[in-house]
Amino acid sequence: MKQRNVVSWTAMIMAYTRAEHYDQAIDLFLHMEEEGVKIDEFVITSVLHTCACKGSSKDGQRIHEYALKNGMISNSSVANALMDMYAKCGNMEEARSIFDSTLNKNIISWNTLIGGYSKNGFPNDALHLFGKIPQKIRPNAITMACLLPAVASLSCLERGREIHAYVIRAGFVRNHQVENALVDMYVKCGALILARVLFDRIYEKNLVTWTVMIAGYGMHGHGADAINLFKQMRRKGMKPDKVSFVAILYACSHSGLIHEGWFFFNMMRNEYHIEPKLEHYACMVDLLSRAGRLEKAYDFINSMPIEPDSTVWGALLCGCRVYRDVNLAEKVADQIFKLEPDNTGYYVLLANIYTEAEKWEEVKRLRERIGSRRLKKNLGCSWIETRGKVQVFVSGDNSHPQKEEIKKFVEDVVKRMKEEEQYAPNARYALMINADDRLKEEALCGHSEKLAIAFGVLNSAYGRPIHVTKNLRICGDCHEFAKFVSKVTGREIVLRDSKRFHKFEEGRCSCRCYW
DNA sequence: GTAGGGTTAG
Repeated sequence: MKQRNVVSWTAMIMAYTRAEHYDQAIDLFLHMEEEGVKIDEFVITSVLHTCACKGSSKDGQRIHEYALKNGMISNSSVANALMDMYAKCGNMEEARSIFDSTLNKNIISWNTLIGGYSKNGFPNDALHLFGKIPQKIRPNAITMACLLPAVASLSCLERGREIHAYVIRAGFVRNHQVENALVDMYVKCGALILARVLFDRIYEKNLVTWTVMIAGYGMHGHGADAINLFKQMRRKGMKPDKVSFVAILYACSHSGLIHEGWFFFNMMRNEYHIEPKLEHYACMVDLLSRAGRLEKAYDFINSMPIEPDSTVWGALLCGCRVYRDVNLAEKVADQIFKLEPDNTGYYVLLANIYTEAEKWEEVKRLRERIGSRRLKKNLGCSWIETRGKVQVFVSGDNSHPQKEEIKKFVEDVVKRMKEEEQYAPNARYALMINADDRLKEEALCGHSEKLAIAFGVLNSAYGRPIHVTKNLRICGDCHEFAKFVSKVTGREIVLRDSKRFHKFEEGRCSCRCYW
């Protein structure tokens, strides 16, 4: 064989990367230096791609330093690969600083950063950056595919429709990924019917197209529609993969279709020979828990052939809350705290379970535990889009210009709930233990989702549904509140929380009060 | 031989 050169080394690095042998790929790069092969920007970008796939910025940083020392960073491919590496490792500050210091940005630079912001939970930054693309650089279909998930996560239907119009004008509609991203966007903005219309118009549906729509029905609690679509998909000869099965299993669990869930779980294993992964087990635990079969769920977890993680245990902990099983909850929570000692959400969930059982001593002990770990409670935050503008409400926020009106609305509703439904706020969900009931009730009234719902009722036309999005799961007290508001105002309230959609209509919720 | 894209759920 002829002399090895930089091209053959690069090809090897890429081959290792494709085979997911990241460490071998990186080792190969390090050996190049020792062998005195001249390093060019092609190898650098390739090995940065390796680091991005591996998700470790430690290796990436060494390459970054090398590129800096050797003056390669002015090459836009190198700069873009660096940005992508940092974005994939979750370090958006570093990605941004490279972006800012890159003089010759091309569309890939913009797409990389927009996509990075979208994926790392900074959807507003993604949207903002999109608006800053200069005239001379033309966005392409990939830009849209990077941007649409940001719109989806914000649930801004108006913005989404604007961007959809842009996609049509620019002629990106015949692109699969863009089409799928649009369907997903409409689903996550609560516009299920629009999503379906678009879905039906997609001429060549691929597996992702079907999966997005099935998952969409699932999130909205339309289990039967999800199952119909899944059947239709199979009739068309599509072969569901593990993601499609997560979608259909969650659709079953969100709609309480327990037997159907087991049917698909068995189908996955027997007919498609897909080994269940953690997420599939989590769905099944969710299904069992929903049916109130908590002990069975516990045994099921202990019989798993793979090590359960916190999401699997977490599904059971949710069940313990709904069925008020404090003893099992403690056992389960112990497992979770071992696995994820720093995730505040689980402490809050256990605290809520204790609170509902009025076990104040335990609540106190748990609070001390949270305090000693210096964990901060995640701030609840809800938002609502009216006339294209997004209003954000934070728990206990008192700065809104309409705060008096909103406060009065919430208080009036609570008063009516007490009179008409024997509702007792009982401070069940307010995590304040040394406060008296009045203070707890006040804290409940200030929950962000109540404020956003009140704002929606006060500021939108009668007959229009009210769409609210929340960053965390909806609180139980707010869930009761929303049900009541939908009844007495005759308004439809659609609330997307971190887990699913709740559609409140005439005093009922699509989640059937299990979430 | 180089860098950017979509899907479940949390």
